[in-house]
Amino acid sequence: MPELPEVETVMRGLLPVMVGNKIRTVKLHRKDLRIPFPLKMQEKLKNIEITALTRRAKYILVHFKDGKILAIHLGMSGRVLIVPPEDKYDLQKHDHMVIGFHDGAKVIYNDPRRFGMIFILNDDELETHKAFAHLGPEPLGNNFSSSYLKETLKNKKTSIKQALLDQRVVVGVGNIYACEALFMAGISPEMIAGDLKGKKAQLLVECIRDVLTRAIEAGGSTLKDFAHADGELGYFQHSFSVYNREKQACQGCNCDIDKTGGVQRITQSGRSTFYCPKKQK
DNA sequence: AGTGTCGCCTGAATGC
DNA sequence: TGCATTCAGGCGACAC
Repeated sequence: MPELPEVETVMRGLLPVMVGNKIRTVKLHRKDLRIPFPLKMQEKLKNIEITALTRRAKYILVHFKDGKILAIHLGMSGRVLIVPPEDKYDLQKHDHMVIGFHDGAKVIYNDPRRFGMIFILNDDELETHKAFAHLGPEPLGNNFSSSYLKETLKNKKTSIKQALLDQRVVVGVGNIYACEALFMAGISPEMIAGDLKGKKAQLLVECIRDVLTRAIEAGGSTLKDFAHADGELGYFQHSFSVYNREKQACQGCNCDIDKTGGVQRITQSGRSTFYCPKKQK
C-alpha cells in the first residue's frame, strides 16, 4: 500500500515521462474513483506544458504551465503504469484513466479498490484546498522536529501509533512505516501519545526519517498490489522488521521465539499493529 | 475539539 | 470443490 516512499517512487518514475510533455488525450473508463473525476478533464489539461512533478503527503502533484495542478492519490491499491511511445497496450481490468501524451507515451492509472482520488486545483490553492489545508509537516522536511512532535502530541490521549497515522500530526506515514518506526525506536505502539518526552521523541523523529529514507532508497516497497511506476511489477523486494511478521522473529531478534511467541499483532482502531513486546515497552 | 467508528471497494486468503 | 466470510487500509463522514 502506497505510503510516502512508494508515492515518492512513483512520482520519480513519472518525472522523465511527464515533465516537458503535453497531454493529448485523457480517457476515462468510469465516472469516479473515491470521488468523481474532474469535469471536462481533457479540455482542462490538454496541450499545456507540464512544468514539474512534486509530492505533498501522499499526493502526486502534476504542475501545468498555466498554474493548474493535477493531484493524484493512489489510495490503497492505485498503480501507475507507463507505456512507452512505440508500445501497444491492451486495456486491463481496473484501468480507469489513460493519459495519452504528444510524444505517444501513455500513463495509465489502475486501481482495483478505487480508494484513490484524482482532482484538479490551482497552484494558489495548495495551502487552502480542503485536501491540503490540515496536513502536518513533511516527515523529511525541516519542520518535523522533536520539539514540534512533543508540542503537537502534548495532552493527546490517543496511542502513539494512532497519532503517527494522523496526517495532521505528520504526513506520509501509514500503517507499515508507523509500525516499523516504532519498532526501531523501541516505543510501544500503545504508549499514550502525550507521554512522549525527551530523548524518546528525538529518537522517534530520527527513526521515522530513517525508515522512510531507506524505503525511498529501496525504491518503495512492494506490498501486494503496488507496482513501480515503470511497470516492472515486483521489482522491489522490501523486507520489514515487524510488519506482517506475526509470530516470526523481529529483525535482529535474539530471543527464544518458542517462548516469546515472536512478533505480536494487535488491533488499534481497527488497524493491525505489529510489534515486539520485548523491545517496545 | 478531540477521539473513535464506519463505509467505501475488490481480491486474496481462509472457513465450512 | 465451491460458496460464503473475513481481511487488507487511506481517508472522509459522522457520532459522541
